[in-house]
Amino acid sequence: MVLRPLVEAFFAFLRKSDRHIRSLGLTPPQFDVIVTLGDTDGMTCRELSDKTLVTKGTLTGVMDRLEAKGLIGRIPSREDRRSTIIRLTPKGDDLFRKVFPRQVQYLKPFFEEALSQTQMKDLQYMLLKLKESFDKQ
Amino acid sequence: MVLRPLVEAFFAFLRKSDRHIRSLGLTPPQFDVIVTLGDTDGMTCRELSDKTLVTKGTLTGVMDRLEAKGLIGRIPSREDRRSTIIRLTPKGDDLFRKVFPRQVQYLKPFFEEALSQTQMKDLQYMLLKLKESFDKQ
DNA sequence: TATTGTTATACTCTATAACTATA
DNA sequence: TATAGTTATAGAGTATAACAATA
Repeated sequence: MVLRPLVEAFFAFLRKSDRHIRSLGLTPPQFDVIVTLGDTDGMTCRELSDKTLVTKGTLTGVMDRLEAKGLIGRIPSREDRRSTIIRLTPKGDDLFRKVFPRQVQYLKPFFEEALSQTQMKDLQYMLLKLKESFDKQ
Repeated sequence: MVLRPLVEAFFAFLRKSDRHIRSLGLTPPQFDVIVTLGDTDGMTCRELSDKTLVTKGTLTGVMDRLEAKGLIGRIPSREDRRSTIIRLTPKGDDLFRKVFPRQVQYLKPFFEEALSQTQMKDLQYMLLKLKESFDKQ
């Protein structure tokens, strides 16, 4: 089994993706946070840190900057007074709805040039499996 | 066409990969430079910057740190006195031969858990196509 | 004039560890 | 004691733009 081309493909993707995210006015960790919060009712810093793999110390800074931009809000938890719930503001939600599709749109041509419709479907299925495997631990 | 799971799989990969690279004592851009220089006779800063998508100003700093670690060397070009050829030192080459396989080994179980041998082959083919598409421009 | 690589600046991310306030 | 989130620190990456040397 030769994984190298696989790893290289991921890296090639990553570079493209990274550049584009920055051109949208977000850093990669900021994009990560926005996308993770998108379509949820919010979550604690702990959960957000786990899902994004941004360590909690770093997360505070990232959130400070997103809050300063008016994209997220910090809401004290009622159940546990140590906890804070992080949510997208309406402005943050707008951005999420704009920025994620735009990222996808940007990457679309590369996929379309490389693969047929059927291959795309297969690829999607396999990557979904892969994502589950990565997320599991 | 739903690209979202695709993009998410790449991000999940990225997070895993990133963490592991750091645990090997390299930052992601440093790893990127080492891997790009691996199995070559060296290249100019310009080429290296193009291939890694690390901008030239940043590259100077990254190379300073790699040079301080004794992993790369800067050799003045004979053809163009403005240019510098960047090469892995023997120590850098050793690291390359250790670190890349280790990264691949680390990621292997995630792939094996998710996919069959046949699927892996298909995935490899498709990602190769995809990489070519990304690299093309 | 254009290009190569460096330098300068200001901002962001990073790991790590100490800290506070709750539990 | 343990956990949630913040703060502090030092090092690294980032974009951008100005710069010297060479073409």
